[in-house]
Amino acid sequence: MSVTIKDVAKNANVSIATVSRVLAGKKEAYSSSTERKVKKAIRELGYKKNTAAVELVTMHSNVIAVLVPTPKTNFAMKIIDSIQKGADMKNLNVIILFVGDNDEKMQIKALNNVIERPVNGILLISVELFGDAVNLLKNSDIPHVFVSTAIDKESQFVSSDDFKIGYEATKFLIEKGHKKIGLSSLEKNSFIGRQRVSGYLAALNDYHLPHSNDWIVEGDYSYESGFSAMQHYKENTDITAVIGASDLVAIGIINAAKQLNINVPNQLAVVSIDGTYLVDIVSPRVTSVTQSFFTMGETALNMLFADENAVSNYMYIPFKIDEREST
Amino acid sequence: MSVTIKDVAKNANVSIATVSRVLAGKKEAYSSSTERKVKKAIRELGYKKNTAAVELVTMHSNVIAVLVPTPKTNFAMKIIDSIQKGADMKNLNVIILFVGDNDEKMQIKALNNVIERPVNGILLISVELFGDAVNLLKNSDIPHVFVSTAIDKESQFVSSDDFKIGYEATKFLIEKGHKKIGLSSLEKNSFIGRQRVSGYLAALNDYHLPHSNDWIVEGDYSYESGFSAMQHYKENTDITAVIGASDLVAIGIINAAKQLNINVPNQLAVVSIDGTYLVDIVSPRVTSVTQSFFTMGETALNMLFADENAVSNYMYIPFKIDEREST
DNA sequence: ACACTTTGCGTAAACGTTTACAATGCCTAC
DNA sequence: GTAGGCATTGTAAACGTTTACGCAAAGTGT
Repeated sequence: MSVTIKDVAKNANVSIATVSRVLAGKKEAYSSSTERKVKKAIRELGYKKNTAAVELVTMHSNVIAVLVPTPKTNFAMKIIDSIQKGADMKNLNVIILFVGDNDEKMQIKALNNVIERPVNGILLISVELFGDAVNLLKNSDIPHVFVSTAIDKESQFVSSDDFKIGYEATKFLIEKGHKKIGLSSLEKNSFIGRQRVSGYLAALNDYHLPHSNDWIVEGDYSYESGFSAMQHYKENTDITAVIGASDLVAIGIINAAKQLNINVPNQLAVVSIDGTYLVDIVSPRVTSVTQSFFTMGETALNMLFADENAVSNYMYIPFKIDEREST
Repeated sequence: MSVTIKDVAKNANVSIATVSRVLAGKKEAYSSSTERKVKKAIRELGYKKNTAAVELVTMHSNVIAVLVPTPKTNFAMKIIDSIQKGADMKNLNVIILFVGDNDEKMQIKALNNVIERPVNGILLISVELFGDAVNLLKNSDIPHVFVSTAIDKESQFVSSDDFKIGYEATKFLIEKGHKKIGLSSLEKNSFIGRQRVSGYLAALNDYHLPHSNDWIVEGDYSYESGFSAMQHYKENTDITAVIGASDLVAIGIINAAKQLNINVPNQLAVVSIDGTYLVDIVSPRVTSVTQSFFTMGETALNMLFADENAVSNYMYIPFKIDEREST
């Protein structure tokens, strides 16, 4: 079988306790000559720690798990990037799991996989948990924070203030002179979707502008749903501006507009929400509500390890509006 | 502390062995009345398996690890997607780890993290391992296969035939009438980079066309490196076509060309390698050598569990050329 | 020379499972 | 009535670590 601490101990002529101490680097507990012997044995035998055994006895690991809906969520990568960097500094290992989108069974499977081992914490990026999955997580007493999403204000989360995003994006367009503004391809029943719609409506209201149900279209943040939303707008409305719920949605709208001979930005102004690198590689480059995904990841990681009582449950990360060529 | 199998046993009035058997679903080994008792106790106590203990005693887990260079590698997501789907069917859990790019220390750290637990297999997507990291992996006797990359033909890998990609992309452009063709932003010293360059040169040679060192530019598959490659071409060459080593590179070239008032495809034809969704959302839409990333992931997973002796070490996945607006 | 402290190391228990083996009771066949 | 078989359950060892505890040797201060 594989090399264990016992083999090392025998080879170095010390006890397993000593080997363990050298491994753990408890410097005050062994002499430098034993250290040499042990390290030599470790090298010669090619010894590898058995993490399962370690975790069993210590009841603790230095792993944090990051759950992401699907590999397609492109902004999530930016968040993961910052989590990874932060974790490296804290000497934590990060593992990422994709939980299927909209599938309670898959969510539960992924959650169980994570809960059944002693992970240090769980970060859920943009995943909306369903019924039983929520309870599973809540009852696990593993610290967890939601990132760029939330189920309610009781659980810990960090995200942008999506009400404000809806509001500011709308306000931005209103102040450019638009009066009929679409809001495209968000999930109306999700926490985030509701917030954004509220913000959007609040802005219209503050400026005494009417609104229409036809202006808000449901969707799933995808390129395709943006593309087809544009068809809907063309046929059913006379909006002059539209907010895409994600970069891809906005790009889908723009490309559909092109196909319909609608000029962006002259006949239709488009603002996207997210501001990933995509907005800069398409043409026209897309004006965006740019979220600080990097900060979001950092903050989430800190929140995970913060004293539970010291911090508030949730945290909003500032965003900004970057004007580009689509408005 | 947390609920263990002992608590369940006590609560259900059976031995821990019985609980374990019910948990494992060894149907022939217990009566349905005990099953009921045990399951009830499990539910009431909210018992969760301790994976560390299980893995310790069984010396085996149903986890496969996927290593990816950085969260930025956008085609990797497609591969991961298929791996995930395949793994779900096989009832395996997938964990993803990002190993830093070009950093031996990080690679070793990530590898150790994985090797030290009983993972079933390791898939390395597009990661080029450095010196010690290679040995670490080879000595671990954990089955592993490289995906969309390789270190040599001795280790198992699945990828496109990058020589052929270089050859076919070049041939495609030659047959469209181009004689001076650039190859942009690949890492000349990587396995893949060398293969593509060879294929490219072979095609030029087969058609009795000259080549120039100025036509091949080193880079890192990024948008930026494509962008700056274009400046180089404009200043130092008179090429009429260029192959971008990735979609982002090609898009960078196209956008830089736009800025330099070079019309694509009329003055410069551009072909990208990869063919992810990006080629369809920019304009002009990019002609691409489209790799079958989905198949690649599937195949890699199968190879991981195939009988070691039955299959050849490596496997090439077919690709195709999709002509779009950039040529 | 003595008592006390420090340094370095070993012994053994514990972590939560799985599983080989043994034990029990019951059933069937003679 | 006895032997053998089967179904169901329990006992205990094992997996590879960490760490509390204890002990010996060496050092220190008087």
